[in-house]
Formats: sequence, C-alpha cells, structure tokens
Amino acid sequence: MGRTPCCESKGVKKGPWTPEEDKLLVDYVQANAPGNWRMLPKLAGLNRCGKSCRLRWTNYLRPDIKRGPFTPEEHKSILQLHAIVGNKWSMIAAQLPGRTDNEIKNYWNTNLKKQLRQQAALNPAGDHPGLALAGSSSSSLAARHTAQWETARLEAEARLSMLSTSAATTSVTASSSSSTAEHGAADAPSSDVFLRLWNSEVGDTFRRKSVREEAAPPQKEGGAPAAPVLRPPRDDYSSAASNVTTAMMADYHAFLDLAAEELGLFHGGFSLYPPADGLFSEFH
DNA sequence: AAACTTTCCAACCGCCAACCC
DNA sequence: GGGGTTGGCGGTTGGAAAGTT
Repeated sequence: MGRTPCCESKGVKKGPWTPEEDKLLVDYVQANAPGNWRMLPKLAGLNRCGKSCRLRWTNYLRPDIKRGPFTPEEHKSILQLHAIVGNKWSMIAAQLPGRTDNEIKNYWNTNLKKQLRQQAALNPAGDHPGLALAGSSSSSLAARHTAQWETARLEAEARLSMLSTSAATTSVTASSSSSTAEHGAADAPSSDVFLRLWNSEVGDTFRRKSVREEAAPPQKEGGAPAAPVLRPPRDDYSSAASNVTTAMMADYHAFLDLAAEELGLFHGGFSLYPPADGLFSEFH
C-alpha cells in the first residue's frame, strides 16, 4: 500500500522549537485533547508537521515529564530491563515514570553503550567474570553484567522460539507450562535462566499484568480527567507508565530480584549490582 | 583566546502495525 | 476483507555545549 507523507512538506517548519511554538502547542493540548495530531498544527496555529508536534509534546512538553540526571535506581532499572527486553525503549520507559523512551534511548546510547564498548575493548576475549573481577572497576562490572544478561536473553529467546515450535506439536497447556519450565530447569544450562525466569510464577504474573496493561482498551470519551490527558494511544507503554499499579511494580521487582539471585548462582557470586558509589561517580 | 574534538540530546526519518471506513 | 490513514517506535542525525589542546 502506498505510504502518504506525514504532512505536506512545503513550508512546514523544521528544527528546534521556539518558546512561542511551545506555548501554542501546550495551550492547545491543555485546552483540547490533541485528538488528531495531523490536524493539530492547523488547529493550534502551528506551522509544523503533526508528527513533530506529537514528538515535541510527548518528549518534552508533557507536564509529567521528569527531567534531570538519572538516579542510581533508574540506572539500575535500565540496565536490568535492557538486558531482558533489549532496545524496547518504550517498554523500559513504562517502568520509569516520568522518563521518555527518547530520553532513555539517549541515556543508553551516550552512557551505557559507551561503557560496553570500552569494556569490549579492554576485554576482547570475553573472559570469565570471576577471573577479571580483581582489580576491575565497578563500571566494568556493570558493563559485563549487562553483556551477560544480553547474551543470556538472546539465547533464551532462541530457546523460547524452539520450544514454541515443539509446543505446537505437543499441545502444551498453559497450566503445564510452568512445570515444563521447571522440568527444563532441572537440567538446563545456566543460560536458560531467562527461560526459567520467564516461565516462573513471578515471570508469569509480571507477563500477564504487562499484557493486561497493554491490552487495556483506551479510555475514550466520558470521565475525562480535568488535567490535560492525551487520548491513550493503541500501544503506548510510556503513557501506560502512569497506570502501572503498585502490585505490578512489586511483581516486577520480584521478577528482577529473582533474576539477580539466579544470575548470582551461575557466576560464582558475581553481583548483579555493582557498588553504586563507584559506579555512578563515573556518570554524574 | 582560538581551534579543534567530544559529548549530549532534541528532533527527524522511515518503517510498521493498529485502526477506520 | 482490503486499502488508506494515523500514531508509535527505534535508529539516526545535526547542532549546541562542554572539554581539551
């Protein structure tokens, strides 16, 4: 199917937003929910592409956006979540209220990715963590544990894919999936930790709640809050962040804690969490 | 102080999937 | 069910700011 441009390119302004443009956009969105972003620029009196307006609002002007440096807790969450879900920035952002996917992506690309590169340069052979532990910096520990999680995640994904294929032929029921995972765990190699975690009760709880959050039908008209609220998008993890329940966060943290425990077992006591002092002194 | 390099991040781009008619 | 439209997402870029020589 043919793809239409997001806006008429002729005469549409690009580049940095001026305070006047910001004010026009904020005023409009606060007075009316944006609704149709394509029509918004015209209605708001902006000479901008609708897409640009949406981006400006979601990444910068939204009132619930939290600015400033990332906290150690946020840093830790990003590392863990990236190891689990990869470059799903919106998904990661959904777990960090007030942070946008763009911000997290930038943070990853500027700080964390750089660390991984440096670590790779210092340690090209990818030796065992325990061997390099002595004398290594806490930041390299962080880089290494991220790399380990990433590797484990990819392997688990591959296994999950294979399992799902075989499951199709053996008609594994949902209720037996956890026992299947447990059985597999008994003789599984260490890299199956993600598979085990994902199929564990904690992982299942987290997974189901995540799906429920995503699948929740957008609140359309009726009962619109007084505060300016964007029409909930179809698949907006970032917006869903504000709706994440305490219970879900507890499950989520339980999931990560379990993951931390599991990983510790497999790497000779290698800590998932490097000492915060040394680690964050390099970032901020 | 000037020139150059690096870092940071706002903004853009193109793809894709959900939605709507 | 199919095609067009819209919004969301991840990758990338460009320029300002900060740092270094």
